Amino acid sequence: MTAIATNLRRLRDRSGFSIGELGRRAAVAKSTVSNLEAGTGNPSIETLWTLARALGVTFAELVEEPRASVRVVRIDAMPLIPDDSTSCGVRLLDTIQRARCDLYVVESDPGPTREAAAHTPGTIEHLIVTAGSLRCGPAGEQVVLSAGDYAVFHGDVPHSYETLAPRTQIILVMEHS
Amino acid sequence: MTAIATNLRRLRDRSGFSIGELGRRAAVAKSTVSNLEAGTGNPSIETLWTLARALGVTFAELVEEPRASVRVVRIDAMPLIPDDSTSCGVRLLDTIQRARCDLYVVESDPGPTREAAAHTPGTIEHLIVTAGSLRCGPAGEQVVLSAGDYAVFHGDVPHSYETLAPRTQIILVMEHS
DNA sequence: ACCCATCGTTCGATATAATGGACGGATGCA
DNA sequence: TGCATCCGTCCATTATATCGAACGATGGGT
Repeated sequence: MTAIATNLRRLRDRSGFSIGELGRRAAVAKSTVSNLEAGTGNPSIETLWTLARALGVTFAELVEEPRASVRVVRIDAMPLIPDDSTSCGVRLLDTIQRARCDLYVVESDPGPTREAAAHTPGTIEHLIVTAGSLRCGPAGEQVVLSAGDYAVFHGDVPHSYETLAPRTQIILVMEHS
Repeated sequence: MTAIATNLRRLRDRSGFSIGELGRRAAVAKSTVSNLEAGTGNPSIETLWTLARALGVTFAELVEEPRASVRVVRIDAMPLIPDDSTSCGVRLLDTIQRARCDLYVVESDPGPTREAAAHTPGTIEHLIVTAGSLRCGPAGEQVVLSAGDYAVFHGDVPHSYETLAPRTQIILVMEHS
């Protein structure tokens, strides 16, 4: 809550608006803005939304803790994903425990499409193709990637990989919920 | 607003909680939860905050528009941030908000050693060399990496990078505290 | 069949966020 | 010096989000 107060003050200062002017542009009573900046109150999201729009920033930018500040990463105890079949040459580089990320490098050659079942809910897959070419993505939404391209999609639905070029190499960041 | 309704429903389904149980854990009336999932209402951030905590997710995860199921960033669409002094360019692929990780791809050619000052405490750098060769690491502990090698070290102390081969490419996962 | 628990929804009562105006203090201009 | 305009804060009123209870529906367990 104090984070919102800080952000609001900072963003308003940046925009050069006064409390009254911001309230006018956002169609919000300036007393409301005043209270918010004072850290008192419990605004509705609609109020915050209109303020964010008037400030020309996204909602997240208004409510999120500024990235630069030190913040504790919550470590929820969650089960680890069982390793996928390594039929196409998957190497586990490392596990970023705190971030619940696994780093893989995948090396494969053209072959049958690999259908992957849905992983545990909340899984997100980040793929960086460093060599070759690949068609991948959730069922019905596959995209073709070439060397250098990057893609991210939810891994908690059925998805597939199809290697299109020999000696294709992929860096896979598996993000677990 | 409907985004919040959708997110809430999805996250609650994922957690396996019923509306009543979620309300109980979050100390929120279940009628409130019911209304929110119906898309009616204009919740206060406190309500959303406690719901997010009860669901074990961040506030942003609850309120943000769900990203497209598959998102692609083409290599030529990513701005290359050049560093003329060391003939190396960096592209930001993506940011994993929840895990406080940034994904970069670094392309460089042999040149002067790049000395990096200590980053914010707790920063850890993961490097995957996908092409070329590189000497890197904290001061006094540099290692030489070739294509396919992986290294991880603390970024909150002075460290350096020295490209040893032309067209060296590195995937960099910058993990913040 | 019954009973009991839990589900999700609906509705009146209540707490409270948002409003609009009043207020004192700055600042600028004639 | 007086007047006007803006600033930010502080209330009373109003709008509404939240609560708690009651409701019908559903799925076991005896």
